[in-house]
Amino acid sequence: MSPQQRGEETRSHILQAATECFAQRGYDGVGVAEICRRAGVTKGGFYHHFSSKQAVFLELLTRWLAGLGTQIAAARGEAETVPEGFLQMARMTRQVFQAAGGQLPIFLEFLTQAMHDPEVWQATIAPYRQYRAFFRDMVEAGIAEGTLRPVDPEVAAQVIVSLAVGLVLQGLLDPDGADWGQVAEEGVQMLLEGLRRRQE
Amino acid sequence: MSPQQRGEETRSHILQAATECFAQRGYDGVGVAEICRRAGVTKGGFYHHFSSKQAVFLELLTRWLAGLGTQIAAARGEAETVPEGFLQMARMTRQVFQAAGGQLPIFLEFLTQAMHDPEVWQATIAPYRQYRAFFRDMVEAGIAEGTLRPVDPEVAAQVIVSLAVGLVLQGLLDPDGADWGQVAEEGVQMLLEGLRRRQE
DNA sequence: AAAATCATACCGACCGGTCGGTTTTGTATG
DNA sequence: CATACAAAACCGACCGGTCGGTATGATTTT
Repeated sequence: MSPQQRGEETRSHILQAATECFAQRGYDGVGVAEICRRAGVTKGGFYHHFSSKQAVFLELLTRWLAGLGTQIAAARGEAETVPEGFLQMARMTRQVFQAAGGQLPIFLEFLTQAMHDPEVWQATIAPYRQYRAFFRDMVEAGIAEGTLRPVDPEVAAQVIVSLAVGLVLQGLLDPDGADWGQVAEEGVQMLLEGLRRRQE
Repeated sequence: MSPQQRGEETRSHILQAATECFAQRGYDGVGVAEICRRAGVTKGGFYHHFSSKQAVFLELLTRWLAGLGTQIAAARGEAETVPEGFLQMARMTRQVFQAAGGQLPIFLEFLTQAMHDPEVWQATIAPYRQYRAFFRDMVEAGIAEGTLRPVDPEVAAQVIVSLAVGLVLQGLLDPDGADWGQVAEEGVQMLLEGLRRRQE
């Protein structure tokens, strides 16, 4: 194996280990030493690939946000109409919950760190506003295509994001409190009921 | 001034200082020393009133949750019908945002710590489930009184909580991104549009 | 009423330990 | 010879928590 390949591999090992550690114990709850232990690397190796603990976190964040963006875009692309697109995203939520494999709590870490670290905030807020704009455009498109009532697209987008964020957070806090995948689907349907244009 | 009174006062000074510190820098971001400095107390005084840093946090949490509970109940009591009750709560949200006076970020700390500390989780989950049950009963009452369509009350309650949580979190992350008080009101109206019984 | 006693509130130096990060030395590999 | 690490010592900052001591008002005793 070439040294470049080997390097990339240990690098991803470190990222994976960091994901698990941050998800389970939180950013401040784990030390670099533990991440190294879990990744099967020593401190020397860690600081060979990353300049700091924060740098690892930042890369995790940007990757996560990028993945989320592609998922959203994919769900939109698969759907014919705008309401169908939202339903598709709701269905996707269930997969996200499962695919995360218990690492989803890192989402909360992202938010918390964004509140305390300007650099993390910058990296978070830009994609966030992008997503919100994406949803606003979707609502506008829905109004244009006649499947949605003429509501305020900006507010509708914020409500949709709220629903998503709120559901994920409740799912994290109280995982056994409900079948959150199902709640996501039914909840979106419920919200769409208010947004959808009445058939006359 | 009696020593008991003075004691209670410094105690509340510590709680107030801790609120500000935790909101600005996060639980792990501040040391007891800084809380003491802000409260005008030394470490000795601090540990005279509280057994640990976590104990302060826990008291802050329980007080916050209790206050939230009374606010919710009050909003419900002021309204004639269920939909009006929800709108009343949405209006209340604006006050909550302002009254918090920039200390609202502690809400995120509550969530984060709840994920990492079993004791904090216990203190959080019980009121949370209580609120959810309260909303479920409200939806049921709305269906019974004929103002809401016969939807699944459990799901509706979860959607409402999601909306609330999501709005608060967006308001924290991107305070200047919108007039969140207004978004709360219009968002609730939007959601109610889907829940309300159609007038025939 | 004066003295003695006590409980409470509070001070602030101090401790053991951990943390993120650095440095150094060495080795295996392409 | 450069890269990609291992291993381990090390550093300074800082953190939660402790502890012996003091100041003061309330209570009891004389």
